[in-house]
Amino acid sequence: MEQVYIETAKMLKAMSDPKRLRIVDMLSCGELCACVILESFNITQPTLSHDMKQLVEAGLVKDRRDGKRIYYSLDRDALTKMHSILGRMFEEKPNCICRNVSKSHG
Amino acid sequence: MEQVYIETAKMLKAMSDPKRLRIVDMLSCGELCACVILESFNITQPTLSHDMKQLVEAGLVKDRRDGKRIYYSLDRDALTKMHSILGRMFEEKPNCICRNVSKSHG
DNA sequence: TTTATATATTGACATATTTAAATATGTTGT
DNA sequence: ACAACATATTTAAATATGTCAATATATAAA
Repeated sequence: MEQVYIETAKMLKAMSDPKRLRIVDMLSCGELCACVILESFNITQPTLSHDMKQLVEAGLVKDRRDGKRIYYSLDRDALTKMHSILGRMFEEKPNCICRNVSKSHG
Repeated sequence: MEQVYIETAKMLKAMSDPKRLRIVDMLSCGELCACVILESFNITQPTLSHDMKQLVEAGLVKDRRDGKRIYYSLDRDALTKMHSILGRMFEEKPNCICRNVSKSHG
């Protein structure tokens, strides 16, 4: 499978949970510490930590420590890039390269 | 959880698999029957059927029967809408409504 | 160095997803 | 009605995900 599908799918998967998507939305106004994000959900601290790790590992969110706290912020470059790749995938095209390619999976 | 996160996450989840994402890309040039899509992957017919069902149920893809064959095509309205919702979620904002809202999950 | 606070990791469990084999359904042609 | 073909559904197994309780780690303050 072409790398672009794998990488994009990984990002989409990280956002494919309503609560993680909401976290991305929250971060769009600027960085937040884990403690503040945690307050806005009825989940335990380990659950949030796990969710944040997924967002970070997918490359959508950056983390930074300041004292005891970890601050999260969006990786806007990555998100912008992903958004435009997605747009090109939906976009009406006269011909798709992928159709002329041999079997992709396996 | 607000409905927009739930619905958008559902669409993202449908596309969060490399092969389903590639199918969306393939369909962006126009409709294709299941048989043609199947030929471009090394998966079994039931697996493709299951994948297509996910795309259809998420509202990203439409299906239509013509004789023995089922033709799939993108639901461009749904995709365009989802794309713009996503864009707004990443977008830099001075203030997030979601931050002023009480606990969301549970 | 002890204590308190913030976050991460581990272990366990329930649920969901992926996938294929077997089978069923719907459609066309004979 | 029967055979052939295209797609869908069912079943089952392997794997992944979501979640919490318990515990560990990192930092700051006393």
